[in-house]
Amino acid sequence: MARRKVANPLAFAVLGSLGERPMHPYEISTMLRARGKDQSIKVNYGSLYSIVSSLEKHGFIEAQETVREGNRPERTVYRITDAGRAEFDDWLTELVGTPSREFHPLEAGLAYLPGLPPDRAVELLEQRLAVVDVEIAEMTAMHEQMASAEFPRIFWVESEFRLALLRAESAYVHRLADEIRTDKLDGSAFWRMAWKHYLDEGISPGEQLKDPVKYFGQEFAWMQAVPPEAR
Amino acid sequence: MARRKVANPLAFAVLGSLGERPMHPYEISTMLRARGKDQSIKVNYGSLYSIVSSLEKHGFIEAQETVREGNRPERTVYRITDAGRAEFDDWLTELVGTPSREFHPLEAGLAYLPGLPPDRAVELLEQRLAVVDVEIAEMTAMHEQMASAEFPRIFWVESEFRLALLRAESAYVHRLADEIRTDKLDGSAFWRMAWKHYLDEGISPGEQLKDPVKYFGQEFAWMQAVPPEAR
DNA sequence: ATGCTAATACTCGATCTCGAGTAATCGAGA
DNA sequence: TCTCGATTACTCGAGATCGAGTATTAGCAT
Repeated sequence: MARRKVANPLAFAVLGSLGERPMHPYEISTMLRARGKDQSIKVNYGSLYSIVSSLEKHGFIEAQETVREGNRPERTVYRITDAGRAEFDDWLTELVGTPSREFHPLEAGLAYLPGLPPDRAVELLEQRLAVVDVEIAEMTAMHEQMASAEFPRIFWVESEFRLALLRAESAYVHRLADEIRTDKLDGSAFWRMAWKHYLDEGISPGEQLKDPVKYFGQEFAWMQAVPPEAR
Repeated sequence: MARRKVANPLAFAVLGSLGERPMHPYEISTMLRARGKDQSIKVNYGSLYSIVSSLEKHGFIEAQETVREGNRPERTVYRITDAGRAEFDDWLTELVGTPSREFHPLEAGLAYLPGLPPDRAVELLEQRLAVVDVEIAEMTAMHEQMASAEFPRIFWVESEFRLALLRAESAYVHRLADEIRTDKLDGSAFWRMAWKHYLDEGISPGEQLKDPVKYFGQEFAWMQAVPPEAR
């Protein structure tokens, strides 16, 4: 079993919502949207009902009553239990106090960056920056608005944090794109050559790595010493 | 159907590995570890075999041969197909060129930060920093080592990127913890008071929000104007 | 009165995921 | 030569996941 009996982050948001007052599932989902929590927690409305019943099965919440309005489907109102409050508290403590290994998709992309021709890589990185930088500008503007409306910062620290990460992403990607473009990134000359040999003469990168001196020149003799597993 | 027929990032790494030469699944997994790709892509060895058969079903890879050594279980060696190369290329293009909405667990935690007493929040943030800052130091040291071994940077940009994100996290969390501790975070006085009322007199936060002037003083009269849904 | 769009409130099942479990072999030391 | 832990190589199924689909109703313009 996973460490948490119900591990989906949406379950955390459900517990947080029911901690305030009893609600039925759909009400939870609209409330999360109204408060913008769906910006910080992935809310998938198809998962909501299975998560609610899983929480109930594990005793974290319980059905309080079933109401029907007109011809609408029945709605079950749930309330949080003591075990549920404890679980929420423990979960919140963990989320804040313990870093967990995250895998950013760009990390995966960068790990295989030499799989793209250098110029194409620069193009794509700039394409990404166009989107990211617009988002940064929008978030910055929104923060200024909230600040001038005197909406206390404590209520939007999660958004500040996200902005900090986006800025770091932007700064790093800007620098990386520049360094590839100007050949200042160590290894990029070699990357450029390998792609040239491949495109002009059809020599696969694997082939070239077997004889670096022949394909890249004397200054790459050291490569023969690097175990292939490290590359 | 999902946009990608096989959506798990591990499938991306499998395609990348088989793009180099044919291999059997277990060999892929050891190779990914040897090259440290498991640091940038989440590799779950229980998923590996289902992902490989899914890739085969969709025509991205195909079985080349089945070999048996001694009494060991049979090993099927797979090779990538043209469709598989195209898929890998398309995927890599997407990972590098298109930002995708990520949900950092700390964002979820921060979204419910007022659910913790302020002093406890500071404690937890500092506990997180202790771990994060050690990791930053270790990564920095490792980068220095790789640089002095003249291992070209192009082969570890993914790690540089991760370090940039970690540094941003650390900087933001440092600042936030300081601001809560010194009451410089707008709203923290109010947060502190609400918890004091709750712990001393058992008045729930919901109750207090209904009459902010009574519980927090005249300067919080504006709160009555803020629709409860925004909080 | 009528038609239309948006919002409400869910259901379903095909696919995915992952950790625990298994079983064989290798290799270092006693 | 024997043991025992580490490594190799893989299997399995319970539970999670998610998007597409459905059916109803409210609100609003015509």
